[in-house]
Amino acid sequence: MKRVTAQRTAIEEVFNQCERPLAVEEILRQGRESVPSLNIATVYRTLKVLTEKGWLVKVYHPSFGTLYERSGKAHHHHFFCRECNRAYELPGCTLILDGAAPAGFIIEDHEVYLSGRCPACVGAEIIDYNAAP
Amino acid sequence: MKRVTAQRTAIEEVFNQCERPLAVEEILRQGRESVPSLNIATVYRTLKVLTEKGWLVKVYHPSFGTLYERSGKAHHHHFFCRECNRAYELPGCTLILDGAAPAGFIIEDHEVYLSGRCPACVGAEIIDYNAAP
DNA sequence: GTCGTTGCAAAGCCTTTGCAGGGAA
DNA sequence: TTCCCTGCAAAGGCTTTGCAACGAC
Repeated sequence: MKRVTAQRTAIEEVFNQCERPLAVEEILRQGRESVPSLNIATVYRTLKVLTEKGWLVKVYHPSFGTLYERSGKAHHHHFFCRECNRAYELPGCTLILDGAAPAGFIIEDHEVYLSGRCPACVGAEIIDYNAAP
Repeated sequence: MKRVTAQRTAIEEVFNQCERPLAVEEILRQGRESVPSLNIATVYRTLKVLTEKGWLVKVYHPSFGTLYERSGKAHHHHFFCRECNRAYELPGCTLILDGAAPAGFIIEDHEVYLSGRCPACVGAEIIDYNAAP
């Protein structure tokens, strides 16, 4: 990554405009709004470079695969909505590392994934009570 | 799953003889010790059926993909060793759900993944100090 | 004899890679 | 002009699927 190109600028811009972790498909779709010719291979290549550079970090969604988000944020975990499949960033961490693993295990890192329903989907559900079937 | 076949018995036996979450490749390899003709497609089909039946549950390893383990165990999480790449089952749960997500989010499930080094690898490391390069 | 199950091969995702043309510096 | 970057297509891993033969009951 030594040259500034429209493609790379577009991909970085996608992340600057969206806080939540994004799937490759979303990055491609949104990036094409700036650069219609944007190719999936370029997206993968750029994501790889940005991840190696430390500008992005990977987030593994249990069933939707690999997502990417900006790095440099405070320690946090993620919430996956079962209804809209969106990933949210959760502030803070309520995991107690002390005693999380038996003696002898050296804990170097951890990840917490919560799943359920997000505020938007819980709200939509109530409105839908009188919606057409 | 209505008929008892040597293949299915072999796959179930693999899980009965191993506590830790297993990768598809491991299941195939160990299953072939009983049924040499065992095919990868049969393994995938059987794992799917056993998972739908609730006899197995999937565990997602951040970088090694999907693993499978027996269900019906007490609530627990997993530890992945960075050195031997093995997955371990951790007893208990030290995550505090209260306050784990902001108001409005409904938490229905959660997963915790710890990573680092397992006792076996930490021990091996010490012994290796005098090993040949 | 039925019809669920298996092995094999082909196909489907997702991701990576080889290559020649194109564009930033 | 240089040579890094891009698009395209092919290929690689993992998983699923179509199909004919097989075998549990």
